[in-house]
Amino acid sequence: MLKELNPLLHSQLRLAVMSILMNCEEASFVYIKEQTQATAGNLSVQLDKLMSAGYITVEKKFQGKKPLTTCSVTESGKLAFEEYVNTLRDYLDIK
Amino acid sequence: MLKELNPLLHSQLRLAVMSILMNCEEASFVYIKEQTQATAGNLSVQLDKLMSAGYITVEKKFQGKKPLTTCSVTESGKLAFEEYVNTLRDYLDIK
DNA sequence: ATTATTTGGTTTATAAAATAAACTACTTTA
DNA sequence: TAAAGTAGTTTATTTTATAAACCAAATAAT
Repeated sequence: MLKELNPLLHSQLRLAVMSILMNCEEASFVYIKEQTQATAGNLSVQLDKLMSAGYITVEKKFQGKKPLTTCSVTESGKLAFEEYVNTLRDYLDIK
Repeated sequence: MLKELNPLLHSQLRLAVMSILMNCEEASFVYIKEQTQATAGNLSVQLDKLMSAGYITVEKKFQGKKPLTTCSVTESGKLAFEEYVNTLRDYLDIK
């Protein structure tokens, strides 16, 4: 019997964001937007969801005069991502 | 840059169906329903989508007096699944 | 015998999610 | 000083997933 795939992570854009954040200490809004090819609006919404779930932290500062939004994954986010990956294996592994 | 995840496969239930069909020659509606814990309605809809995409074939017969719907994955479905798996690897692999 | 109930589904309506479009605020360039 | 660019957010729309309602036939119960 297949387990449920965490619906918060089973979304292309949110998964891409988490994937990026799992591989670096932090990443800016602009960088994530470039890497994922997402629109700013979509990214903004999905970052909010990840933040509300406690999977990432989002810090809003200013770099000189430009706003700078920086994201990083939390411990809980790391655990959730790893569990998601493990669950997915059961879906993907071909006997 | 992350590639797009085939949206037809990036759905929990459709992925579960494909996963099952990748590991057997064919499976019945009832069996898939049991394995996935899906409702009949939801399963019916998702099977239709996979069929319309040409990823599975759906055969409706009668077993004695009971209807028997049997599904199996097509070559094109296998290819799509494998490509989806490969794309996912880029999202999941942690450096 | 006829009235539930179960089986094996489909169709349709609703809820949830993803996405895009429109907007804000501020900055830089022409 | 007007136009265009940057870095986003909010809101509206579209798409998707899911559930509820339904159908037809068979079996079981009264």
